Amino acid sequence: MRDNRTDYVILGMLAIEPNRSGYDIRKALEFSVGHFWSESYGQIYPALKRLTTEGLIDPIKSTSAPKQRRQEYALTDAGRARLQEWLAQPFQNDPPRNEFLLKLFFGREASPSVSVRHVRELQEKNRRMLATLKGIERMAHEVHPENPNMPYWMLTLSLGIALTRAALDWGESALAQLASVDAAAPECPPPA
Amino acid sequence: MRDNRTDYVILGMLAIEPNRSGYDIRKALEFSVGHFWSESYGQIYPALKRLTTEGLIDPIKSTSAPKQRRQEYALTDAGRARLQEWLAQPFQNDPPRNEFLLKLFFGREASPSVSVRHVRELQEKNRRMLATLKGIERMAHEVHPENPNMPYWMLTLSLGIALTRAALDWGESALAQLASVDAAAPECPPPA
DNA sequence: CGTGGCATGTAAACGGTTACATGATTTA
DNA sequence: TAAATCATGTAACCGTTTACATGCCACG
Repeated sequence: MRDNRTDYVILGMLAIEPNRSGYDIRKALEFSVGHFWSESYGQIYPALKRLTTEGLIDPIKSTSAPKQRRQEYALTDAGRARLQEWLAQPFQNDPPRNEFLLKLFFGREASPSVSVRHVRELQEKNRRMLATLKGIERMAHEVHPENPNMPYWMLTLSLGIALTRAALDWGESALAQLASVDAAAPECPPPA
Repeated sequence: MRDNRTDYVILGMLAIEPNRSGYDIRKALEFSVGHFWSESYGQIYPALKRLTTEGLIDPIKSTSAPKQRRQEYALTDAGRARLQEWLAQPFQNDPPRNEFLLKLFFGREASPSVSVRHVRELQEKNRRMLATLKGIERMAHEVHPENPNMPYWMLTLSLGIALTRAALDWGESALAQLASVDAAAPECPPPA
C-alpha cells in the first residue's frame, strides 16, 4: 500500500466506528463523505483483503447477533498508526474534471440556449444540493449530540454549503450574461 | 467513440482555432481550461489517430512555414456536427474526489494541529489561485479584444473566482473553529 | 413460497497517467 | 557542440466502474 486512498478511507471509517462490514462501510461512505468522495464495492472488498493480510485491520466475529453471514472488521493498532501517518501528510489535489465548465467554455460552438439550459440545470442541482446539506446540518446535531467528530464533520459541511451558495449566486448572474449575449447575437450559428 | 471526453475536448479546441498539432492542443488546454480539465499526451495522440480514421478531423499540411516536422489538424464538418451534438447533451457530474475534505473529515483521528496545517495550506493555494484567475481575467480582454468566445470564457473564469473567494472566506472561519476545538481539548489523542 | 434487499465477491473493460524512446530544432 | 525544448508516439501500469454471479435472510 503506497498511496492507495481507498485503503485509507476504509481505515478512517473503521476508526470512527469499529465492527463494520464492507457493505456497512460503503453505505456509511455514501451518507457521510458521499459529497466529496466515493468508493465502489469493486474497490472495497479487495481492499479489505489487502488490509487484512497487512495486519492493518482484523476480521472479527460479529459481536451483535449474527443475523447474516457477514464479515465485520476492526482497526488494529498498526492500522490506526498508518491512518494517522497518512493524515499528517500534505493532501494532494486530484486533477480537476468539470464537464459543465467544459461545455460552457465551448458554448459559442452551440446556440446560446444550450448554455442557458446547462446553467439552469446546474442551478437546479445546486438548489437540491443546498437543501440536502442544510438538512444534514440540522439533523446531525440531534443524532450525534456529543460526538467528538462533529466539529470536523461540520467543517466539511459548511464548506459544501458555502461553495454551493457561491455557485448559485454565480448562476444568477451567468443567466443574465447569457441573455445579453443572446440579445447581441440571437441564434448566432458557428461559422462553417 | 461513445462518450470519450478526450475526443470532444480535442474537437472543441480545433473548433476554436484550427491548424493545431497535438502538442499545441495540449499546451492550449493547459492555459485555458487547465483549471477544470486536463489531458495528457498519452490520451491526445491516440485520440488524434482515432478521430482521423472517423473522419472528424483532417490532418493538414502546415500552412505556416513548416518549421518542424509536426502534424496539424483541422475540424471537418462531421467533426463540428459531432461536437455540437455532444454540447447539446446534458453534462454529467464526475465522481467527486477531494482529498483535503477527506482528511479534514477524519481530523479527529489526528491532533488538531494537523487539520490546521491542511487548512492553512489550502488557504495558500487558494490565494495563489485567486491571483492567477484575476490575472487571466485582466489580460484576456487585452489579448482577445473582439473574440466571440470571450463571454463564455469569462463565465468559466468568474465561477472559478467566486468559488475560490467563497473557499477563502470559509478557511478563515474554519481556522477560528479549529482554534476553539484545540482550546477545548488540547492535543486530544485519539482513543486506543 | 417468492420477491426484494442484504452481502460478498470477481472479471472485464475503461480512462487515465507515467515512463520511456526517439529525434528534430533552437539557443547558448 | 551541448543543452534545452519542441514534438510524436507507445507500453505498462494503476485506479475505478460496471456487470455479473452467488446465495442468504426477512417479509408479505
